[in-house]
Amino acid sequence: MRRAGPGFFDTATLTLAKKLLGTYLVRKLDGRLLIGRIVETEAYRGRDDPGSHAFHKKTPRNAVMFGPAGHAYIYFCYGNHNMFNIVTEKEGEAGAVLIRALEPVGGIAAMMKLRGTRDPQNLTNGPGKLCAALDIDKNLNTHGLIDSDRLYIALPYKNEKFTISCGHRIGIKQGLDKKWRFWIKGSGFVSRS
DNA sequence: ACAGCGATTGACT
DNA sequence: GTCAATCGCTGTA
Repeated sequence: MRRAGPGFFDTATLTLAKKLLGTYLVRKLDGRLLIGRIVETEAYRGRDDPGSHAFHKKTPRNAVMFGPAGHAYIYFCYGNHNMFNIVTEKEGEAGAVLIRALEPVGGIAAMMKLRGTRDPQNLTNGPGKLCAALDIDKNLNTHGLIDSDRLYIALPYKNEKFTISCGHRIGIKQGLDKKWRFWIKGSGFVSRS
C-alpha cells in the first residue's frame, strides 16, 4: 500500500469525505499494524455548518479544525467515547471528516482484545468503537497523518468499484438538512444502513 | 470552580 | 425505528 501524502488531504471537506471511502486507516501499536478499510464518513465544516463544532467560533477544543489539512482532530464525548476526524480545508478555514466505520483488515486479534468482543461485524462499526479498536485517544489529537508512522492513511493499489450512498448525519440536532454522511453501499461494516 | 451537555452505544419496541 | 444512561470535558465565570 502507498501512503497518502499532503496533496491527498488538501482539498474541500465534502470531497475528502467521499475520497476517503475505500482507503485504509493504519495504526501502528507496539510494532504491530492495525488496519481498517474506511467504509463510512461524515463531513463537518465551519461557519456555514450548524452541525459543526466550529460553527460558532474557534475555541481550544476545535482549534485544530482551523489548522492545516491532514492532522487528527480527536475529541472526547458522552463521558467515554473518542471520535476521530481528519482536518481538511486550507489553513484558517474550519473543516474535518469524521471517520464513522471501518472494515477490519489487519491486526484483528488485537482489535478484538481492545474492544472486548470477537464479532468482526461489531468491532469497528461506529466512531467510538473504531477508536477503541485502534487505541485512538486524545494523545493523538493534532497528530500529523502525513509524516508519522503511528497513524496514517494508505491508498489501495487500484481503485475498486463501489457505489457511494449518502444521508443526513447521525447524532446531531442542527444541520440535519445537509446530506453529509457517506458510506459504501452494501458494506456490512457501517454503523447503520 | 462548576453547571450543562453531548458528531454514542446498547437495549429495546 | 426510539430511548436514556453516563461522566469527563468544555466554556464561561
